[in-house]
Amino acid sequence: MRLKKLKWERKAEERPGALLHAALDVFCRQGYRATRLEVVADAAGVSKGTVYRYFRNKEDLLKQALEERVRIKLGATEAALQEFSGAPAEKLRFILTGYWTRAQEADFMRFHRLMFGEIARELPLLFQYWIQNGTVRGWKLLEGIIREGQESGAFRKNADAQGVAQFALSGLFHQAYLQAHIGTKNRSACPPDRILQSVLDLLITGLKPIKLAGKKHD
Amino acid sequence: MRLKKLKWERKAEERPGALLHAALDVFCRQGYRATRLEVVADAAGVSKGTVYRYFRNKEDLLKQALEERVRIKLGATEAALQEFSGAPAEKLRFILTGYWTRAQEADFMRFHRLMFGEIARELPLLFQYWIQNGTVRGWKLLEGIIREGQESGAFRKNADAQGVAQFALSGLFHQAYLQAHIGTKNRSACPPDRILQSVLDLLITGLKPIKLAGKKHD
Amino acid sequence: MRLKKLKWERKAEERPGALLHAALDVFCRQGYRATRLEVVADAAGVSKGTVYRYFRNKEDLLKQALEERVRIKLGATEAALQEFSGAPAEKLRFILTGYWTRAQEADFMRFHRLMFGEIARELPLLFQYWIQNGTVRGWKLLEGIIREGQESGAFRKNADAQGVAQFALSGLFHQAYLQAHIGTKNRSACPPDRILQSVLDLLITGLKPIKLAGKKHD
Amino acid sequence: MRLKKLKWERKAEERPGALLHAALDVFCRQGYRATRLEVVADAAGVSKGTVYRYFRNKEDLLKQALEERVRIKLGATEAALQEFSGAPAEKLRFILTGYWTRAQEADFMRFHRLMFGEIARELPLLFQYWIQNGTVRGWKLLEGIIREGQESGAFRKNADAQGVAQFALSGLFHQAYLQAHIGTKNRSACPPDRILQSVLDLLITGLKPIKLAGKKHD
DNA sequence: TATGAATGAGCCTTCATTCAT
DNA sequence: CATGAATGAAGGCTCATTCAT
Repeated sequence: MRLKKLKWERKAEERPGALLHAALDVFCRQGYRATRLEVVADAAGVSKGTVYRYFRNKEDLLKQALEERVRIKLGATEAALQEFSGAPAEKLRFILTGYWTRAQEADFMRFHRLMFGEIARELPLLFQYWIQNGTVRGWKLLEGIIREGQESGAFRKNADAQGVAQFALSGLFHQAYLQAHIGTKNRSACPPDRILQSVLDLLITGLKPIKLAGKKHD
Repeated sequence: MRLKKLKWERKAEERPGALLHAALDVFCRQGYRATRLEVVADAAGVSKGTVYRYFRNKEDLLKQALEERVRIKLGATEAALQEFSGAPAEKLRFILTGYWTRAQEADFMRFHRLMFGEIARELPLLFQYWIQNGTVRGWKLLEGIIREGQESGAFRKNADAQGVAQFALSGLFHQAYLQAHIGTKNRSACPPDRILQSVLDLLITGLKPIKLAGKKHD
Repeated sequence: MRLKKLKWERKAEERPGALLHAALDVFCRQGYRATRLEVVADAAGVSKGTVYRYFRNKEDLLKQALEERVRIKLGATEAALQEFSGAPAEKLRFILTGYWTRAQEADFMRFHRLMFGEIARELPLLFQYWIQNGTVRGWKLLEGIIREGQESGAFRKNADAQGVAQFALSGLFHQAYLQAHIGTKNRSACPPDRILQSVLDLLITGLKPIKLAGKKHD
Repeated sequence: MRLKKLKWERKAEERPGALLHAALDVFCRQGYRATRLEVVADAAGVSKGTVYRYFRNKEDLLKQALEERVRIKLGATEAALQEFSGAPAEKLRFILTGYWTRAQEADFMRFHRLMFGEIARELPLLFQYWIQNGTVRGWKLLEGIIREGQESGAFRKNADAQGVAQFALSGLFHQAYLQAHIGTKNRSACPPDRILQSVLDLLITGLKPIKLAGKKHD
């Protein structure tokens, strides 16, 4: 009936990837349940039926899209740290600034809304997989930096590196999430820049070794 | 005419609160979209049709249920602080411990999962309203305590009270949220107790006035 | 969109029965798989969704329709015999004539085409249930008549009552089935009347006790 | 033009018989409607698209597969009888035993299930053609044997050879069909061996010339 | 006013068929 | 000619919403 496309193109190689990207994008924007598979197909430039050549069903499409994203982001996160070397405090500053910047991108927000909103409830196992391979890895990274600092004497040793790392990243994440929803120009909330500064200030200050009059150090 | 108006104005009171409570409860547990209206009706002890006597549609039911909750909880946050007086650091410890405890209750988690998951997308205006009257109020509270501490000299003055407050509460909230999803016994994550301790440690240490050589402080 | 029926009638009591009948009728005519549920609904004067108020799904609808039919026919078959009493040969003639008559009705044919065509393959358990409670009961009835005759001496005792009964009814059934498909006026096939006569002739003659010259009897 | 015609005429030969055989085989096993064309293609060792080079569509494939089978089996029925000569009663016994044996083979059952189940509805004309060239031929064969017997005085002359033949073969066929579905070990049904014995007994006894007092026979 | 039977739009999924390669 | 990627119509089922009772 529709004349939209009388001819199709044979691009088997590109299809799965295109679908994966289209799917995650549309899911992020409209929500998983609310998204009709036809819209995903449209976004990928194929027809409804084609989706089923590459994916068992809607859930499988989501699952694979997520797995691919995790796979891609995984390396990126680890690589992020490698490209920097400096004093622990500087590393801290570098990594948190990077995270904060990314966390404020629209794409990032949409993705997390999808995850915390629907996936956490609809596909709890997939959600946990993502937490373990995404979130927790981020925690470990930061934890490592803090530990390094503790070993080198840059940070005080009695701080709980793991607890602090989790807390810091969660705080930044959730602030970004809220800023995205209530709007950055919102009068009653602290502007983004100051959030990051506060976190850095708090961490760097709070982790500084306590120097007592000449004798004790720790 | 008058009768009509009266009716309209009193509608809110006549409207079975049972429905509002049942709705919010079921929505929290099963998700907004995933909840069939019949289940809400059942939970409230009425029939499906009755829901439509009091609410325009499913969305209206959700909206009013949330508005009612916001209305009720409004004062609660402020009251929380009144019940305590002590040193700023103690106040900090008290309020954060209280928040952490509440944040780990199943009830609290379910409600926030609903809010961040579905309401943020389905009813963004309502979501913002809730953030302003719930979350932001919490921030202000904590901010106030820090400011107090800064004024009394218990905390260093160059800390950003607002930024720190927002960050701290967000960090706690999101940690609670994640703990709820990945399970407390998860090996790779920091156990709840240590999270709270880390936050308190970090804040209290990080806000401690910096003691310079000899006497000056700030 | 359609103006077909702006108002509906509330006939909860009649619905299941009406749907059951409509369903079996349409299934018989068009086949189970080929029948869209909407057509059944139309035939019953309701809408698609209503079917699902009374039946879990399409299979459940078929299952219940069949069970009802079995229930109804069950008594009818047994009652058929009660209304007659006479010599075994007459009973035989009576019951087989009745069966042959019924077997030639369009309704009967369609139903069996459904059963042997689709149900036997798609829902084998249901099919067996029907065979046991429909077909096999018919066999038992005829078997009983033959046994009676054997006991009264009207039929020879060394005939296999069960085998003969099954064979006779199957022969009649399948002849009716084929006549329905190839048409009664078909030149190359024996006309219906003569089929029945042949069967009666063969049975009555073939079951007659063999009277030998005075001595042996059996 | 000539080329075209040649092509057309030779089409049948060029057409991969593998597809026809595979098609009929899979249709018999899984049913016509339930069979995906891809499965047929797989079974024939070709790809889905190839099917459409030789057959207009699924129905055409079925039709041609059946026509080929009918063509092949056509002579087989007649040949069956040639291989035996003996007394009419023995001929009867021989041919019915042979039929009964074949009728119980899985292959035979599957094919007839397809015919009576789906073809009778989907392709009624083809079904009739098959009945005429398969079933009815079998009837004629048996009818001929009975007539022979009647002429030789081995069977009584007032029996309806045609009616008896049709009835007998239908009875055997349908019993085999049912046995296949309800299982041979079914307690409530007569075992296969006894079915055949009953039929032979009934026919031979029922067709025996009636010996009247002394000499006359008819 | 309460009830719950009835409606029908909407969406996932299948698969016969087409057609670029 | 063969292949198999792509298409899209079709149908089962759900559930928010309506409305006769």
